[in-house]
Amino acid sequence: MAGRVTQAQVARIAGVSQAIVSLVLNGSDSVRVSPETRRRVEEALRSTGYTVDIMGRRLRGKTNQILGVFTYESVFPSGVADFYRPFLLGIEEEAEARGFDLLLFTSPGRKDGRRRVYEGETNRLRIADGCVLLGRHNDPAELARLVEEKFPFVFIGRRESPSGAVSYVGADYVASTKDVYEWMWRLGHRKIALLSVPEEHEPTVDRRAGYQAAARRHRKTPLIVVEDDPEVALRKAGDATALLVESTAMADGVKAYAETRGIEVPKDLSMVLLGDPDPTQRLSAHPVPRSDTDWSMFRIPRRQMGARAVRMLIELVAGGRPKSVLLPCEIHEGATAAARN
Amino acid sequence: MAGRVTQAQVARIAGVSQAIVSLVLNGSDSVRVSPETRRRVEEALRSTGYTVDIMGRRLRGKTNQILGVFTYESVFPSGVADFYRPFLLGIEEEAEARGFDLLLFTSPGRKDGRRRVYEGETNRLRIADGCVLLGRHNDPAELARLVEEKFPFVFIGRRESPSGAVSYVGADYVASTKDVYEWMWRLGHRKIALLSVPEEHEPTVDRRAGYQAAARRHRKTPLIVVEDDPEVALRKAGDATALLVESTAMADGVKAYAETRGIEVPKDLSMVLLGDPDPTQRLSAHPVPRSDTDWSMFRIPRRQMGARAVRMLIELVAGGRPKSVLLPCEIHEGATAAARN
DNA sequence: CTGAAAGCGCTTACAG
DNA sequence: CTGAAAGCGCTTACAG
Repeated sequence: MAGRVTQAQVARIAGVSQAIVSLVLNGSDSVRVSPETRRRVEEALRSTGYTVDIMGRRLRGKTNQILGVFTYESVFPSGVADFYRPFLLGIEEEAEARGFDLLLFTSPGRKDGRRRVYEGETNRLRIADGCVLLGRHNDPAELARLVEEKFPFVFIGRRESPSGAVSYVGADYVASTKDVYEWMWRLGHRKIALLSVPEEHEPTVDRRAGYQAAARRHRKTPLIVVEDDPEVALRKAGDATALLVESTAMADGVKAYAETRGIEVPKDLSMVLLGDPDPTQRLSAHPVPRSDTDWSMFRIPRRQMGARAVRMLIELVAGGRPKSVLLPCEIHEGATAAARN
Repeated sequence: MAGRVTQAQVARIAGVSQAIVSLVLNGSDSVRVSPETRRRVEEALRSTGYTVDIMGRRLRGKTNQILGVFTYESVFPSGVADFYRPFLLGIEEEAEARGFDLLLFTSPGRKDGRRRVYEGETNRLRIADGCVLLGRHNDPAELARLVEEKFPFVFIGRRESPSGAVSYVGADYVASTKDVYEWMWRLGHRKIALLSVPEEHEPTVDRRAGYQAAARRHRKTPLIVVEDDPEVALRKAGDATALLVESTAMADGVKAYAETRGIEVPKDLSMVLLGDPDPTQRLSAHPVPRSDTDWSMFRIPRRQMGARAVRMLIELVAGGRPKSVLLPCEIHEGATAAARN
């Protein structure tokens, strides 16, 4: 028998009602259907090569074991960026471990070519049991609607909404920056400056907060330098012996300039990057040349974030309540931090 | 109104039947429903924030604009390999352009942890309109069943089945190898040898066929060397001035050995790789160290193959007949081929 | 214990 | 022109 086979067809062959076929297929205790009937149905099942239609099952109320992945940008970018990869790796691993399939929402919204959750009246995500959302773009209106619909979703990256609780998995920039400060302190540094960037995004805000908290704890006056020019930045950092730096470009610039002045890293000056190179920069029109330096830094645990998001989503689908989580970053010792000499 | 809103609920609010709501939503010519009724329905639609349930729509017979992607191995591998990437890139681009979402089948089969299409009686792919399959693993039984079911699918990589026509997109190793031979010929080479590998996979068979055809065309006796040891291989190649090589490892070995003997590449000896480094090797337990040589070679057009597979799949879903396609490879001039001196 | 009926949300052929 | 009925494939509460 070719093409689609339905329970009804199987039933006709076996000489039973369609419902019996379903019972044989899903019967919890195998006590419901008489052995003889069961035998005939199983025979017909085999001979027809019946396969269940998930759409029908899902419509009836059962879950599909499908998790959506929605990204505002393309998932397999060709550029250097490719910063989704580690997230997706974690998502896929966890989904596979938990027995879920992944639905990638790739079809574009009509508007400006930018992807969107809602197309007209349709919530595209609905076909999945729940959805992981990622990407830097943030549409508050869509977010609010998602919350209102009570559709299960988890964001990767901190996301807040006035319309209600949003589940997300973020990286703990505050704690990680504190950790780096403490690390420098243990290495004997007593003048530790923060080279920040002129932005007010959450990661930047959080790094500053972490830095300030750590400085306060050691009763030191925070020294936050927001400066584009490496030369000026280094001058403003004064006699600091350790620099916590937010941007790879700035770190490269400062290090290069310092070395022209006979200041060696890490012998005379320790430098630590606060996170991987910023995806914002990587995706920008001016790609930052890859630095060969083995920077001391902390790493955003992207893979774990992906896995965690999937776990949270599964809980949500099962009826759990939204919650948010910040994951610690792992410190990479690297070659640009050393004990104060 | 929170949670799921159905057409029935909207209808009740608007004081019409559920079918009218559907008509307002999908009405082809806007002539079917009276303006006043339409207005009331649209009002109710807005106030409730109704979103269509794709499952219901699909069940009713419409397509769901979902294409499956099934791989026998993990899709986002962490290892060096990652040879799915270019395929996926093409698949995603084309799917997005055509307005399809992608369903990644990640949940594992029960058996040995290896993924499989059929789990018991269920064809898991069925939830998608059709499916792109990729991966080196090949299960003839599953393939036969897929064909028999008339489920629309397209393989990436040549795949034949006795059970019927299989759609696939492959790389044209025969033509590409011929092209390389002709290229060497134009450069003045008259003794062109093929360094093959001791395998009988389709790509190897095809490369040999292409090589032989080209040699025949120029009335040259083919010289095919199948040899593991670079030293022996080079000796067997005799006074050939151009070598077409199947494996990167062998190419590296031969080049290194040749240079110890004072034979320079490409001055004294031209070498061309027949394809990118073999994924088989990359995925093996003994990863081949990445060669720094800018090899002259032809490249498997993985991205295009992915895109083409999606296009073919969409045709298949729309009722087209299975067909197979071989895509030409692009020649990369590289630095290991030169005119005969 | 066994099996027929109701209904999930939707679209469209069909009757008024 | 307009709108109510049938039915897509499935599961499970419910009646016999």
